[in-house]
Amino acid sequence: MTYFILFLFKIFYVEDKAGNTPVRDKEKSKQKFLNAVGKLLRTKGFSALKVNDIAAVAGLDKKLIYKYFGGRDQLVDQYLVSIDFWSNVKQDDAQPAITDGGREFTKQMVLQQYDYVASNKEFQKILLWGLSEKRKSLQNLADEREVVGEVLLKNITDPFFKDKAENFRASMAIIISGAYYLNMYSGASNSTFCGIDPAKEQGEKAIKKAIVNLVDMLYEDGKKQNG
Amino acid sequence: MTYFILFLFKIFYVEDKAGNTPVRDKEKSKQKFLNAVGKLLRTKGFSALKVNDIAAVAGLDKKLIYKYFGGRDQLVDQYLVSIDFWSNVKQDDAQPAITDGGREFTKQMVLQQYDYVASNKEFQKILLWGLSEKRKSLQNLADEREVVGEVLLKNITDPFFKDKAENFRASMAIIISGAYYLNMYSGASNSTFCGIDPAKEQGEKAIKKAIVNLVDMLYEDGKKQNG
DNA sequence: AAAATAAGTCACTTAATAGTGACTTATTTT
DNA sequence: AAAATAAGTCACTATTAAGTGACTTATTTT
Repeated sequence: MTYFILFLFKIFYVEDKAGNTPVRDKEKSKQKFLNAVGKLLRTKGFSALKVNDIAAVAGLDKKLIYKYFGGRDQLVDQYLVSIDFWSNVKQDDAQPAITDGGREFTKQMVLQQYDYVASNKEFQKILLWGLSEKRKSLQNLADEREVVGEVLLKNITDPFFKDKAENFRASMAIIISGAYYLNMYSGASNSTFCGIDPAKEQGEKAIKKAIVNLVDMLYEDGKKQNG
Repeated sequence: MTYFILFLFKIFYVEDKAGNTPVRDKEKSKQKFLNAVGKLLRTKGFSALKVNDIAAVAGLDKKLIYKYFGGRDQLVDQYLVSIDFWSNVKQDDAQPAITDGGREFTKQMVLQQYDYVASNKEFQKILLWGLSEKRKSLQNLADEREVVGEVLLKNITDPFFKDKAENFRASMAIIISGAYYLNMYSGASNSTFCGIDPAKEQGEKAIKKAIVNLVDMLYEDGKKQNG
């Protein structure tokens, strides 16, 4: 019996060598831990990021978390800096010149944001995490989002809305954060919100239509400034 | 020495009896536990609601939590059913007849909501809790909020907005949930949102102005339906 | 005022999670 | 292929929190 088992083991070993894939690879293991954090976050939320569970999902010993990252917190931080949420943002380099004060661009951007949040459980959980815990790396992510938005606001919409610029910004803050909230809400609750169910096709459609409509109204209102 | 201590004890005891305030009172103790839950929730959030800590804040032994409520979860549930968030809503019985499709009433209501959330840490934490955890009693609170809102929507704004009623509801969902999010955000993050800082006087003012403006625009838009 | 009951405490057990020292095994270097 | 190094495992300790049995003390009932 013992011999039989030993024999099998030998075969696996040889196959591994043949495939030139080392079984032990620090970098790959580190990545496994980072992936495990992402998976747990998506499925169970940030409060489920326990050392034991992360190690179990990664399929490795938790000792390695301390060896490679220094501890759970540093692993989690590294995970947070590793994600790039703006990879999805269409970098349409051949953008048409903006002549409408960013009206179409803004609408597109907000709708894109909405779809992104709606389809990305990980992002929802990170937003929630950011509301729940003060952590440097979460703050950094929030700041990053601000920087990206600021480009659009400062260069395109502020000049268009002139002395109504602050009002436009505040309105966009409400609309975007509303989109955030409703998406988190749809995952967490079975209730409607003002009778709208963001988890259902119809609710989502209504919300997206309302977003476009609100932005349009803001621009109509802003036109009066520009004549 | 021993006699001296005994003597003091006697005095305290007599005073207690004189004041007719029994030291041991089940109902008062239960209330102490419920208050402790509220206090911990406000200051540390729902994840801090540990049996040991609740007992420590209440100044009583944790055993009583099991004796009186059955356990932490039942205590927490009882706490959640005990709170009445709509106590603050002005029950203006002498309301003027609504002739504007609820325009002024809606604006007032949303602003009032905003102030309430802004000033009520407990409510913020419960909203966050509702986004984080599926718990029957939290769902009930969400449902309760829906019921209250439905009265206004169904009886006043739906008839006014007619076939744009769903759009109005979705818009209100965005505006109110945006107000929720921005208030939670201001407590959790040091970042601005679209350059607006909801934690600062100026930011709050801008948000409230934007809310009023958005509602006004929606009603202007709705007027076209009514002629 | 003695007995019964109920409130409240304390010290303990159990369970879960974090963290680590000593070891084994794979890979690389010589 | 032997030695050195680095990856990975395991069994253990420490810590924290939940939960409970046996007790003490206050209050009520008789």
